[in-house]
Amino acid sequence: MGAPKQKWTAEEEAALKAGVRKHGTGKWRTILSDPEFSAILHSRSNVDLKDKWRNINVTAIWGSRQKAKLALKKTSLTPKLDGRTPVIPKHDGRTPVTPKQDGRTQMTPKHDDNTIALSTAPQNDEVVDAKPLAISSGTMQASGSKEPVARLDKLILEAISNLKEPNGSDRASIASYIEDQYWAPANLRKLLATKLKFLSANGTLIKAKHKYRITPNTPVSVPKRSPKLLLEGRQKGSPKAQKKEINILTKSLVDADLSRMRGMTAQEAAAAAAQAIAEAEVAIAEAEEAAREAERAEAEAEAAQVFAKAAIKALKSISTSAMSIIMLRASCKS
DNA sequence: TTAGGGTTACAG
DNA sequence: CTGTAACCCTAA
Repeated sequence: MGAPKQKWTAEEEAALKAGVRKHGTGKWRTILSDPEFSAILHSRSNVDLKDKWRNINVTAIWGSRQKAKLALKKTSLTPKLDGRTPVIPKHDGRTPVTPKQDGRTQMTPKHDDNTIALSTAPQNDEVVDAKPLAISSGTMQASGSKEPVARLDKLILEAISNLKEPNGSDRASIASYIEDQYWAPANLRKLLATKLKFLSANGTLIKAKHKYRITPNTPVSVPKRSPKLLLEGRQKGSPKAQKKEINILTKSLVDADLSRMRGMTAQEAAAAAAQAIAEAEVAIAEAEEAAREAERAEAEAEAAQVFAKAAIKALKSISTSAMSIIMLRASCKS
């Protein structure tokens, strides 16, 4: 009874995330052997790492949208069908996923048949229906300037990096920086919150209290960017320009998530999709609004309109298929 | 050694 | 009492 419960500290958690990011999931012993992490994780075993990683992922996934769905599922299970097995709405057998982005040659060869299981899902969605995205790639010139759209991730890293606050920067500071340096969407705050959450879960950022720091091991390729051409290089006065920029941003989100899902196993895709829900939710709202605007203006905004609708469709596909995967796995358990 | 199910301690 | 996080056990 010498050890009641040794709760994980932010440093340990960050080290674990960083370790996973470096070595990949399931290399607990390797991570533990890494001198960089062994310093912080000396009191943790490989099993501890595994368990903690599982907890992190579970909470991360169930944190965004799952709660509502869980409630829904509970309700829908209540009905008069008693012939069923007493299904306990507990955690599903979610597998910790690797957010690895480095071109790892030995991608897990276990080709999951979850893809098949997915097609048997109540919904008729599949991960494969991501093709409408091809449209978006071509429609991109609608904005006139084919700027390599900056990811919000980069902006966040840049903000934190340039703010140079020893204790890290909080959301307000980051938002202020971005708003100051670039023209930001009206709902930057929402996007920012989502991104910060994601980056924290990713291990890219360390969240201590209300401040965010860049994980020491993360190679910051940030400050090499030029001035204000990122989110948009146009005047903010024109509503048309705004609309276009929103489209660009949306596209970047879609592209990023899809390209991420493409090379993934079904399990990884499921987790990524779960994460995508949060972003998609925001992006859908934006795209829908953009579409409405475009319809109202209906002048030369045809291209933008078309793209916005395509983006909506694609995003909805993502979130719906993500839902399918999650709900399927959640209900098919036991 | 790891993945995953199960159990216990703690917080709400 | 319920949900969550740390911990434990075991098959592969």
